[in-house]
Amino acid sequence: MAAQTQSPSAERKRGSGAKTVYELLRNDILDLVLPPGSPIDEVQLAEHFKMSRTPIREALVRLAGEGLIDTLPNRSTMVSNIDFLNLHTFFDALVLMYRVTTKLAAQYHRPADLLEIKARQLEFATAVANQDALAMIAANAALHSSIAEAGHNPYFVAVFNRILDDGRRILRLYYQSYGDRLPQQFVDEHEEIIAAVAARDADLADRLARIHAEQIVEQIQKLFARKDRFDISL
Amino acid sequence: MAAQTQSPSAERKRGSGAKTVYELLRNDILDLVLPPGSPIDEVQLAEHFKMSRTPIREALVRLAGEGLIDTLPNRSTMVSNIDFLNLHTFFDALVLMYRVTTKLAAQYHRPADLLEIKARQLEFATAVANQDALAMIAANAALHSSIAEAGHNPYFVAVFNRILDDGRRILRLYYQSYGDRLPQQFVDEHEEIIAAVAARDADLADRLARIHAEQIVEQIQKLFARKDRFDISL
DNA sequence: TGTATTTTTTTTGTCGACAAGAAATTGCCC
DNA sequence: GGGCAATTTCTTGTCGACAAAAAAAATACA
Repeated sequence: MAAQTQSPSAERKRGSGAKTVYELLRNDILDLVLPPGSPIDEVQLAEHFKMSRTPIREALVRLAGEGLIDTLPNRSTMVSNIDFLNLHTFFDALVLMYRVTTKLAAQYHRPADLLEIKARQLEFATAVANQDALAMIAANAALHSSIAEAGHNPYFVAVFNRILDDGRRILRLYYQSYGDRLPQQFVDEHEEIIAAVAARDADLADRLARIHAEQIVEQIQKLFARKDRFDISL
Repeated sequence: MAAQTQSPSAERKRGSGAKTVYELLRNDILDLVLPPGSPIDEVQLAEHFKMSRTPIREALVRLAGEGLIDTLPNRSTMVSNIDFLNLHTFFDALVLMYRVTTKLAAQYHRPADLLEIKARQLEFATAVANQDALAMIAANAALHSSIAEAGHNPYFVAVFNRILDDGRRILRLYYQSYGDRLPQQFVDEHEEIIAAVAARDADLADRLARIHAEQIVEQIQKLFARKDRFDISL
C-alpha cells in the first residue's frame, strides 16, 4: 500500500539483496516515509523488489533486532511506535551519551576521525543553508555519530546510534518546516564542540556537549508543547 | 565438530525453531562452550537440530546483529573474537553503566522490580555457596541486568546487557576455579547496593555502584596479569 | 437479530532444491 | 620440484512451494 522510494535496480549481485532492502526500509522508517504503525507485508515487498521472500525476511529480522519494527508471532509485522509517554528516558540517554561520546572523542580521536567529523559538519551546514529539514536532521545525526566513532568505544557508539535513530524519527515528526534561526545556532555550537575535540580539551568538550544536548532537549519539548496545543487527538 | 549442549526435542512448535536455536547458541557462546573463532556451520546445525537451514539462518542473523558472531560474505561464519587489545573501552562502559543504571533504579524502581532483583541476588548467593563458577557468572549478569531493568530506560538496558554479555565471556575465560574469598565480598556489596536502591537513595546507589564496578575491573585486570605470566602464546 | 460455529482467506514459518562465489585441489608446464 | 591455471568441492544466498496459525467471513442456530 505504502509506496516505497527507490526503484528496484535491474540486476542485483549475490548477497546484496537483504542489505539493500534493509537500508532502504531503514531510511524510510527513520524519515517517517513509513510512519509508526505502518504494516509491513513480506510478499508485497518481495514483488516490489523483485526478489524472493527470503532476503526480505532477513532484512526484517535485522530491523526487528534494532527495535525499528515489531513482529507479532504468526501475525502481522509493523513499524514500531515511538514511546511518547516515556520521552524523559530518551532525554536522559541523549544528554548522557552526547556528553560521554564527545568527551571520549576529545581524548581518543585520531587524525582521520577529525576529517570525517568536519566533512559531516559541512554536510550539516549545507543542509541548513538549503533549508532542507529532512537532510538537516539526517546530517545532524551523522555528525554526532561520527564524533562518537572518534571516541572509539563500540558500546557507546552502538547505543548512541540507536538514540540518534529515534531522535531522527521524533524530530522529523515535528519539523514540517522551520523558520527559526536555531539551525544556525546549532552550526555554531557544532563548530565550538569540534574545536574542543580537536584541542583535546575533554572537560570543555563535555561542558559544551551538555549545553548543546540540553538545548536540543529543550527545543524538542517546546515543539511538543506547541504541537499539543494544536491537536488534542493524542 | 563442536558438540552442542542440548538434545533436539522430539516435536517443535511452529515459530519456536529460530528462537530455541538462538537461545542455545547464545548461551553456548557466552559460556565459551563455543569459544571465539569456532566455526558455525549451517548444515551441521540444521541436521543437529533436525530442522531446515532457514530457522538456523534466522538465529544466526540475530546473533550477528548482537555482535556475537561474525559473518564473512559468501564464506564462513564464526564466533566473534573478544577484543583484548581494547579492554579499556569495556571497562569504561562497564563502570559508567553500572553507575547510571543503579542510580536510575534507585530513582524509578517499582515494587515488582525489587522482588525480581532480590530473586536474582538469591540465585547469585546460591551459586557462590555451591562454588559453581559458571552459574555465578551468569547469575551476576542476571542480577545487574534486573537492576538495570528497574531503571526503566530501554537504551541503557540494551547497552548494559551487551556489556554484561561480553563480561560473561571474559570472566568465563579466566575463572576456571576460584578459591578466593571475593565472591562472598560481592554478595555483601550487592546487598548494600540493593538496600540503597530500595531506600531510593540515588547518590548512595551511584557511589556504591562505582566502587563495586571499579573493584570488578581491578579484579579482572589482576586475573589478566596473572594469566599473562603463565601463557605467552597470546 | 444476535451469537456460536464452521469455513475461507490471509500471512507467516519451514522446507528442499538449486546456483553463485570462494577456497581447496588437481593437473599442467617450466 | 615449484609456480600457475583449470577444476572440483564446499558453503552460502536465493528461490518457489507447502503447511500451520490466526483473523475474517460465512453459515447455522436460537
